Amino acid sequence: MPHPSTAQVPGSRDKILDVAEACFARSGLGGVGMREIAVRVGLGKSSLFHHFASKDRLYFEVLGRTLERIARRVEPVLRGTASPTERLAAASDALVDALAEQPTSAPLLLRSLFEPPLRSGDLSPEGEKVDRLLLQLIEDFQQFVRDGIDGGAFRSVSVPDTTQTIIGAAVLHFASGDFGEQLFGGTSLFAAEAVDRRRRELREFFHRALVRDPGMAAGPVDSS
Amino acid sequence: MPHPSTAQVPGSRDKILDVAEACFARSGLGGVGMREIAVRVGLGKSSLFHHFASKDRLYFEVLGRTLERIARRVEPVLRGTASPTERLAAASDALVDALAEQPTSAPLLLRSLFEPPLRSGDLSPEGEKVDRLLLQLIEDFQQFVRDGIDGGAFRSVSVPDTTQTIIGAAVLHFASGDFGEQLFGGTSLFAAEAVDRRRRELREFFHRALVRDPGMAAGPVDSS
DNA sequence: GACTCAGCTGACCGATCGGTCGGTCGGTCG
DNA sequence: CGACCGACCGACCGATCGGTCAGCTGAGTC
Repeated sequence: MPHPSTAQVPGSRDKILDVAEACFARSGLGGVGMREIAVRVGLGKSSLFHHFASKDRLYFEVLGRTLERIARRVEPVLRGTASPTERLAAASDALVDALAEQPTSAPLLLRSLFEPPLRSGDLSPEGEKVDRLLLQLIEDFQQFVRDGIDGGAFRSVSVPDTTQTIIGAAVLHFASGDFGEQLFGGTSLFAAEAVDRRRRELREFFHRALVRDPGMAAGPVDSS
Repeated sequence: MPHPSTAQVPGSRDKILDVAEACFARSGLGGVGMREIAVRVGLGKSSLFHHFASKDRLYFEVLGRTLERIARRVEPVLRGTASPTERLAAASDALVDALAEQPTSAPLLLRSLFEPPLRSGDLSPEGEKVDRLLLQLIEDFQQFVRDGIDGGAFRSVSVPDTTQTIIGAAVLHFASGDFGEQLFGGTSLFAAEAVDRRRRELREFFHRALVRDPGMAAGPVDSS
């Protein structure tokens, strides 16, 4: 057992969250058992229930952490005061960076669309929080697109459709795992140069697709 | 061995496939049990194993059917002789139509990225077939993009990145289920006008993003 | 009649699931 | 010292999972 006096050791609770995040991202909520998580943490299965009331609560807490991490990057950009065209480039970069920073994020997010506890309106407190974070993020994104259209910077597109398109293009790539790596000839999607390329490609793609007069380049950028 | 004799009317086998397709699309491979499928078909669970050797084989056969349906629509367009710009619009339309025609297709496809039996290289004969169909479709798409670039019609984009982007944007929308409907104010993603809008939005989006001189509309081009 | 055989079934199996329970251990406080 | 406490554990529970098996049925064939 670790020394009691020293500064905080990893902390079992956090370690459980980390391990569970990796497991849920790899195999989904139903695809991994509490036993496996416990073994990987190095605890007995019962101990997990000492820290988290149920598997669902643990799952929601993992998902909430991830959403917060992404929102922390993207929200400030979306709500910034720069021009819509500049914000589009910056938001695209921020989204790519957020998803690339933690390879678990995209699979976790994409899978969450399909996990039963989020689809049926059950809602533990943690579930509420996840729902709230996600809706906030989506709403901010839609407002941003609306601003761009109203100000004349963007074409007159369907706001929800564009939201779906952009999120789909950004998230699916980093969630495609082995399939994606196969597409890119076996190199990791999360290698520095791969992320760089993805950032450039997506920024240009969205810029041309959305901006009414895409004459100049997709914009100066130095994020992260 | 093959069964040359029976091509019965309703056919239990086909009914099992239909029910299983709906179930797998809704809940994923692990999220639905053979018991539930059997009940919905109106048979005993054991009878499913009379028609399909295992759950995985049933799953792969469902997935194969879906992939064939999509390929039947999209492949001819990708391999057509029209100009890359025309083919881009037609392929986008074909993809949207294929995914909208059967609401189970997109969830099934997207989920398949995450299902264990496809990720680990196990491969029953049906699994092989699914793998082959998917790789063929992807390869044809990449070849189409490559053609467009080489011929000067498209910008000089990264081929795999663009593949990921387009597929992600098209598939995720129709796989987003309740979440997507919420985005669109509660109306079904598969209603006729919603599909029409999606088709227009996506065609225009891809056209502007990819075509080097997107001056004219994305619609069908008059053959001068 | 006798025999075949596809379609189907209920009873059953071992494994695994999420979750519970009673209890141990070490540290802290009065 | 004894009381209390959070962290942790092994054993166990009922339910459900995919899959097996012996056997029933009814139509087709000689």
